[in-house]
Parts: sequence; structure tokens; C-alpha cells
Amino acid sequence: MSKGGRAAKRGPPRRGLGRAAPRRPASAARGSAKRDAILAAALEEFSSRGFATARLDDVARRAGVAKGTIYLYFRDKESLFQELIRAMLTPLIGAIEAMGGVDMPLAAMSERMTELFVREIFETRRKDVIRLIITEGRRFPKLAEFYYREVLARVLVVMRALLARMAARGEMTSDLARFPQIMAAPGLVAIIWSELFDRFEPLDVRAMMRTYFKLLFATGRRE
Amino acid sequence: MSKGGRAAKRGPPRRGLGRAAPRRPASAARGSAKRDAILAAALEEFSSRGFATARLDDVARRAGVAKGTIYLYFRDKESLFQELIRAMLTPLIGAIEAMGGVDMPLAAMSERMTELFVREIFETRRKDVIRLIITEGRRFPKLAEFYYREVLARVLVVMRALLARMAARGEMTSDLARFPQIMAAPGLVAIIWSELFDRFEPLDVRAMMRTYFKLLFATGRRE
DNA sequence: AATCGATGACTGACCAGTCAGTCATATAGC
DNA sequence: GCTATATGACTGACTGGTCAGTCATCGATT
Repeated sequence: MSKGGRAAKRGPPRRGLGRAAPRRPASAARGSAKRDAILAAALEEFSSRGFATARLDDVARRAGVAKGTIYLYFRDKESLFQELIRAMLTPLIGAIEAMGGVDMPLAAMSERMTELFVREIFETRRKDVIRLIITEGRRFPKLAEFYYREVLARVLVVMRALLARMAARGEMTSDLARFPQIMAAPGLVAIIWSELFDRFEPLDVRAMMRTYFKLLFATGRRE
Repeated sequence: MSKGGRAAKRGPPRRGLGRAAPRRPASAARGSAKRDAILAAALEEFSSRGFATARLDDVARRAGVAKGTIYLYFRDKESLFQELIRAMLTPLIGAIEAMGGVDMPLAAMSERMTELFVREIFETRRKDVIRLIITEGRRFPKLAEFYYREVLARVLVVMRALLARMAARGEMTSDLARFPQIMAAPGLVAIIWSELFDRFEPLDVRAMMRTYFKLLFATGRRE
């Protein structure tokens, strides 16, 4: 028999009538330090090994908790993954809406877009989150949908409005406003290139972004 | 839940004595119909489930062979994956070199690039191969390296030359020639968008590509 | 009958998820 | 204040299912 008297009855009072607590970690429903440690460790592990090959044993070790503890805070591995992505993206939602009104002369766009991307995404953990959405999104349609609805769609709306305003002002044609996705294209290149090919041929992301927007916006006053 | 998905890294079975018979399938070293069926099935399975969660049992069933047969043609799962990608990319290598000399007036670029991408990549299995490199490349550095050396680097050389020639002719600035990666950006957007977000907001890839190149090339004779 | 491609039941590693048991802390009782 | 009892967050050995890779055997061909 492994482990001494595991057979004991152990009589947890089992809360008379009250519903059987769903194993909620009680107090620490949301803002626990342990929960945060687990999320941080999970980001690390999922980023470097991918969802399927990441091991919860490793997440637990990295977070400094026992494996079982993870299950006090998250239903299962997939749940941990999804909550991780959501937790990382949620703060963005408000920030995007807040940008709704911005307007900008064409001359400033190139620099502003470049710095926004490099500083707020490329040099932060958000880069890893985006990579995870790209690489795992197909296997987690819920996640792709969340990202689309809560982030992408909003960004596109803001983008379209901004571009449309510039077009109305005569600073450029309205073509870009029809495909705001184009604005994100160099960002994708930067993220994917840096991950896969930087060791063979380093890419100066800032310079590329600047060049990109310069060319795009040089389109010139509608010809 | 609990989907295994290890990467078969484990130790060597250490067979008794010598005999490391490569288990070569003898005759069918290369051009077997079975081998091809396995590769086709593998592309299907790896594309839809990803490397880690794809099952060789499914590959075998889809290919109409027994699981053991796979091991007559490929060393292991990873080997099958890598050989699959290589087999799909190899035919491209020659084609790229052949394009080395092409020149093109700026006016034709937009349409040519768009059609080339849509017809030769987006509407073919090559799209899936690129997706696999993007999603799995990090876990298979050898593969990323192969792709970079045999495909990307060559494409970039050809691209740079083409763009440089156009710049020399005064059709555009030489900025693009410094970052030929930019030419691939809309392709990435198309592939990733179609995979993750098309169901929410369909993207007219051809129109987007045309718009993209039109804007990029409208940069105009060096101002 | 010897060779060899092919087969698929089988083995063992591996890991998500479980749960009996521990222990630090809180509360009740003296 | 001090001990007894209760609580529940936390632990980690264990279970059950999955799947990569193996190999004894089969059947076709020579």
C-alpha cells in the first residue's frame, strides 16, 4: 500500500446542505499572488513550448507552487491558457476605445505608429501574446473570437476612422481605410521574423516600420 | 482532456548489440506511392491539428496504410514532419532562381505580385506549409533554417535586385530594396487572417493585395 | 524457402487531472 | 492568555488515458 493509511475515512463535514463548494479557492477568487505567479509562469511556458507541449508540472515549479494548486485557481490547462490570454488583453480594450478620437496629420503618422508598435507591443510581453494567438488560435476558436471581438475589431474601427479622416482631409486616398489590416502587416512581419529568422539576418524593426509607413503614406495627396 | 503530445525526445531503446539496421525500406527508398500517400496524409493532419497533437494513427488511416508502414519510410514523427516541409519547398528553389533575371515596369508590379501570391501560394497547399513554418518553426530550428536558407534568402536576393533595378530606373526610392521583407507582409496578413478571422469578417485577399502594392508603389518617382 | 514490404497488437513513457492528507492560521473554549 | 478544535489552502503521489515507436508475424514474390 503506498503512502500509509490513505484509506482513512477522513470526514469532511461536507457542509450540511450548502451546495458543494465548486472547489473554489475561496478567498482568493481573483486577486491572489499565487494566481498571478501561476499566470506569469504559464505565459513563460506556453510562450516557449506552445500549448500542447507545455507541462503543468513545469508551470507549477516555475510558479513555486504544487501542481494541485493550479487547479484551485483554474479549471484545467485550456482554461489556464485562455484566462492568461484574456488577462493580458483586457487592459488593452479600454486603451483602444480611448484612442477613438485621435487625429493626426499625415506627417506624424509614420513615427507615431512605429513607436506605438515597438514600445507597446514588440518590446513587451504582448508580443508573445500575439504570437500565441497566431500559433494557437486555430485550435482555440473561442480565443480567436475573443481577440477579434475585443481587440481587433475595435482597433480596426478606430483605424478606419482615423484613415477616413485623413482621406477626407485630402492627405491620402481612401484605399487604406478599406483595408486597415494593412496597417498591421509590418507588425506581423516583425514578430514572426524576429522569432524565426533573426539569428540568420537581424531585422531592424524600427527602421523597417518607419520605411514602411513612409512609403505607405507617401502615396501622396490623391493623384 | 489530457492529450499526450510529447515530442518523442526520449532516450534510445539501446538494442542489445550493434545492428542499427537503418530499417531502410529497401527498394522504396524514395519514390514510392505509399510514401507519397503518407506525405499527403501527414500534410493534412499536421495542418489541421499541428505537429504536437497530430496522431500518426490518423496519418496512417488517412494514407490507407498501417502505422508501422510509416516507419518503413520515415525515422520518426519529427522526421516525417521535416521531410514533408522539405518535399513541399524543394521544387520552389529552382523556380526562384529562375526568376532572378526578371525585370518589370512599376506599373505591372502590383498585378503581378498579387496574382503570383494568390495563385501560387494562397490557393495552394503551400499556404499550409507556410502556416506550419510560422506555427511550428520555433520548435524546429532546423526547419526554420532550411526555410530561410533555401527559400527566404533566395527570394530576398531576387526581390532586392528587382527593387534595386526599379529604383535605379527612377521608378521609386531605394527604401524598399533595404527591407524586401515588406513585400511579403500582406501575404502574411492574408494567411493569418483567413485562418483565424475570416468567419467574422471575410477578407478579399486579391483586393487587399492590389491595394497594398498600389499604395506602396505609388510612392512615386523619387521626390 | 528465402526475402522483404506490410501489418497492427503491444509496450512504455508521459502527463493532465485527482484527492487523501498536511499544516499554518483562525476561532472557540476555558 | 493559553490550549483545543476547526478550517481550507496547499501538497504531491497516484491514476487513467493517450500515443510514439516496436516487433513477431503474415503473405506476396522470386
